[in-house]
Formats: sequence, C-alpha cells, structure tokens
Amino acid sequence: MESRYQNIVDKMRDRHFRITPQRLAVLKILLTSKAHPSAEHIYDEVKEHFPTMSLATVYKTANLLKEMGEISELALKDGSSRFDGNPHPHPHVVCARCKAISDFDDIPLGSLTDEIARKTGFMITTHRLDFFGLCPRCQQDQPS
Amino acid sequence: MESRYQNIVDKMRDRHFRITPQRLAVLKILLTSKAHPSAEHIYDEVKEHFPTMSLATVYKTANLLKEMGEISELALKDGSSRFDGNPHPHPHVVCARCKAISDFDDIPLGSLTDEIARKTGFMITTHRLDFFGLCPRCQQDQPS
DNA sequence: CTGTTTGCAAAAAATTTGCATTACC
DNA sequence: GGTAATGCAAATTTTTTGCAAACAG
Repeated sequence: MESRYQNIVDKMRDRHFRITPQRLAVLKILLTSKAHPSAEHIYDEVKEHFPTMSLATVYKTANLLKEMGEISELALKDGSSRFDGNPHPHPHVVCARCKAISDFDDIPLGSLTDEIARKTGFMITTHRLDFFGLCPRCQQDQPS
Repeated sequence: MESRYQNIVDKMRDRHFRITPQRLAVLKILLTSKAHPSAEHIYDEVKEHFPTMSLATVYKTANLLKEMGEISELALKDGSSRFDGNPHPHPHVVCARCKAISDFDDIPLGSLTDEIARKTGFMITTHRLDFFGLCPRCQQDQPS
C-alpha cells in the first residue's frame, strides 16, 4: 500500500512538475498537520529547517496542490485562509476566539446535494459545512 | 406588522447610533438585494443616488449591522466578502465562475449541531453550509 | 452645540506577480 | 544545458484606520 505522500509526488512527476525540497516540505506539513495551518504557519515551520524558504513559495506550492486537487482551502472572515491536506469536503469546527480548526467526521450530504442541484440547476462540485463557536479552552479563558 | 427595516432603524435609535442617509441606503440595499452584494457593489449602487458616498462608510455600516446581529458575511476564497441581509445561518449555492450566490431554504442542522457540540466540547453559535459549482448560465458559456 | 459619522487618503494585511538567480531533470 | 522553480521585492486587492470637516440629535 502506497502512502498518499508518495502518490502525490508521483503525480507531480507524471505532470512534469519538478520535485523540489521546498515543495516536499510544504506537502509533508500539509499531509501531517491536523491544525489546518495558515500559509504563514507553514512558512515558519519550513523555514526552521530550510532557512532560504520564502512565503511566496508556500503560496505557489499550495496553489499547485490545490489545482491538482490534493488539498483544500478554507477562507476565514478576516480575509486569511487556512489549508487542509484533505481535499474531500468534510465539516470543521472553528473557534471564533483562538481560530483553532478541528475536523469532524464526514457527514454524507449526497441526497441534499442532489436536491439542491435539482432545485437550482447548479452543477454542484463540492460543499463546505463549518460550525463556529468557542473551543473548550476559550470557554474558560477570560475575554481578551 | 412592522417592517424589518423599521425594526432595525428603531434598534439603531435605541442604541443611540445616528440615523444617517448613508446608513439607511446601505441597510435598504442589504435588506432588498437577493444577490449577496459585495461592499464594492453596495458602494456603486449607493453612489448612483448619493455621489459623496465612500467605500469606507459601506464597510463601517456593514460592520455595525453585523455587530448588531442584523446581517451576515460570507468570506470567499479570493479574500473578498459578500454580505447577506439575513443573519440566520442558511445554505448558499455559489457559482465558482461568475460568483453568483443564491439562497436555498433553511436546512435544520439542530441535532447535528448538538452532536458536534457534545463530541468536541465546542459551544456552537452558528454554522455555514455552502455548495459550490456552476450556475446554469455558466454551464453553457464557453470557458473564459 | 456636542460628539458621532463621513469621506478622504494613508495604512494594514494577505496574496500574487515580475524577474534575476538557482537548481532540477 | 535548458527550463522551470525559487526568493526577493514590488504590486495588487480588500478592508481598516486616522483625522479634519460635516451634520444628526
């Protein structure tokens, strides 16, 4: 059984994208992290072991992986985005205070999607289901 | 039976926010439009009948109404936002090509919300359910 | 009148782009 | 060696902020 990491690297090679250490480092973080990291977070983490890394390369790599359908992006209201190594739609829980984002088990919305496609004429390709609130820690903490 | 418009204006007065023609114009568009307008769109529309209007005032008014809980905001992946005169969570259909956004009847997610709160410890206050795809018109049009 | 709101321009914040240098294949 | 990717800095885009002038209460 091949790892998803290897599988994506193979797809990159197939499409004649070059396999650079920067791309591999970004990919590895995206596949490993459960924190739904921001571009800045990925940048900081890669830079630790790869001092020449630039933020632009993080964005370029993330956009490449997004275009390949291997990761997804989650836009927040403050104008920033978070990345998710799982490209398949699944619900999130987002803390309004500390911005922590957790996964939640997939909830099948297939019949709902069909109904919406039928009623609106849209060709639905994906969806987003996110719950917002306060995480357990932020419920205890004093308001900042 | 009082209109929502009047009700919100009354609430603004109660909180000693000043009732300015700019605020009323922005509010009227938000309550009337079904298009989930951007700040820029609201600005253009108000400016037609109110040439001194500024984009900053649109944002200030929208943020005020959001803080009052009378409207909601929908962040898109391109970093921009769209506003919705309906503050209650309800699903949207978003066209990936022309960015049209349509409402869809509310889908009760109460028991799902409870389950997520129980399993994650989050105190859930709201949610977002959006479907992405191509609207009927963009399915016919040639790719741009 | 008093103090809030407006509207301009500048600032901020996030992301993208241009381009010379680097390095993968 | 040829070409695509990196990394810097500048540009872009969206939204916010500071502040003097305007105006609602």
